[in-house]
Amino acid sequence: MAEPKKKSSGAATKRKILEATLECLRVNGIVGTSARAIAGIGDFNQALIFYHFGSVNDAVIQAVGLMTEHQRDRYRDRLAEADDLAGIVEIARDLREEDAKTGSISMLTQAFAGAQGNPEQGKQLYAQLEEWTEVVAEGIDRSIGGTPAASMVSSEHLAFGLSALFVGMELLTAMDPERAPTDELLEEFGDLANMLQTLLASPLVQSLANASTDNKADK
Amino acid sequence: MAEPKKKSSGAATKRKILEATLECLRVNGIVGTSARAIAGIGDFNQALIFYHFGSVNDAVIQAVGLMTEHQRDRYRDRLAEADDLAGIVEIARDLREEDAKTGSISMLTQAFAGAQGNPEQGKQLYAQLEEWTEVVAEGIDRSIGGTPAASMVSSEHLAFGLSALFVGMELLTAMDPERAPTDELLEEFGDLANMLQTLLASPLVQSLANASTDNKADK
DNA sequence: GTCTATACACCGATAGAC
DNA sequence: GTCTATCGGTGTATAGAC
Repeated sequence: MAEPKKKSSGAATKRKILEATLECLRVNGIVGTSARAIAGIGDFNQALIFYHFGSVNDAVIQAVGLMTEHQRDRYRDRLAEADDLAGIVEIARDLREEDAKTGSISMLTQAFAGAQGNPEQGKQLYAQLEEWTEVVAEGIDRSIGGTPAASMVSSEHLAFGLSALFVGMELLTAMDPERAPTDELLEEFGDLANMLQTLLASPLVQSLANASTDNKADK
Repeated sequence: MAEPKKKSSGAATKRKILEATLECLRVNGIVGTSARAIAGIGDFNQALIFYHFGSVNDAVIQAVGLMTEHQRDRYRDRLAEADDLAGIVEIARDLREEDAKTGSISMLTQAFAGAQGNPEQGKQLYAQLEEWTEVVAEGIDRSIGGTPAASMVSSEHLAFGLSALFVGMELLTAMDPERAPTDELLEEFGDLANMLQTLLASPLVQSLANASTDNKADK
């Protein structure tokens, strides 16, 4: 109850700007995301963006941070319940379904694309991504941690690959939602996950994993 | 030898424009790709873009078409030689290595990202992508066509997923080449591919695939 | 902290000379 | 087919009133 007397505490405005920025990213894409466009969506003055964030680019970075933070907390709980590959694929399908409505990953993808040719911005956005991949890596560890496959792939690397797959899928799906076979692919992944999980527990895999490790030790 | 007398046949200029457009996409990203920026790179007049292509967007679409066509022909031959999963992964690693130098996929990614909020452009670019996924699907068919896994996943869908993975990886890698574990992941994929290939030939997989098919027939 | 007004660069696109 | 010149519009960003 420190400063609620003014027209707006400032924090509320900042939030309004960030939400409008996300919406703009989702609807217009990065090329259509300008100070004027954002202000038009949120119905506030364009100059506020520069007052609160300094530049449009910085507003975008902060907006993405707000979103990833929120999503990370949400999916950390969900991932904690999954303890096999099929469980992870199911979460992936939920995430995809959610994105079809809210476009959370699409915003992310657009912000990422906008960082091309701007290493500084790229590094900052990549750091946001890592908060997310970290959570995914934990989930993967729980799923295949005990199996010999864990010795062949790093869960961090796999989480990176999974993120890349999702970012790529959303990018391609946004281009032509009718033709992109995103949902079909995820459904088939469910079947594959079930098969793989069974296989990973088999003695055959154990021996193959050992052979692979031996090969590396050789050279 | 029809019209070599004029300053330029027009076809040569068109090509020059398209190549400059690709270079601009690669270096500046889609947000930094404007008629003036392209003309600056190729050292020609900005108005030529509108004369030959009507708009910057259309020039981008044509440029991407030129690139995908070229790459499709190149990798069709390479893929024809691969007859197992490890072979495909090896090609994937070459493609990644090549992209680190030429940025061919990065251009594609940038063009794709620019189509957000523009369904017309999105459809046209997606069609370009399909020329490429088609070739990949053929390669996948040759690799796992005989195995029971082929009954669980469509090669077209897998090719789409593989494309998405690559597009996503390049997008993430461009943001922070130092931290993105792209090469490490692809290397581990090589080991996994070898293991999977062996597994796919095992009788255990055969029975699992049958079970999966039966499940679908049930409902 | 928010608004209006404005500076100035750059954008896509076109008209018309060559 | 290529160039110069230019239009109207939009971009980022800031100064100053409130």
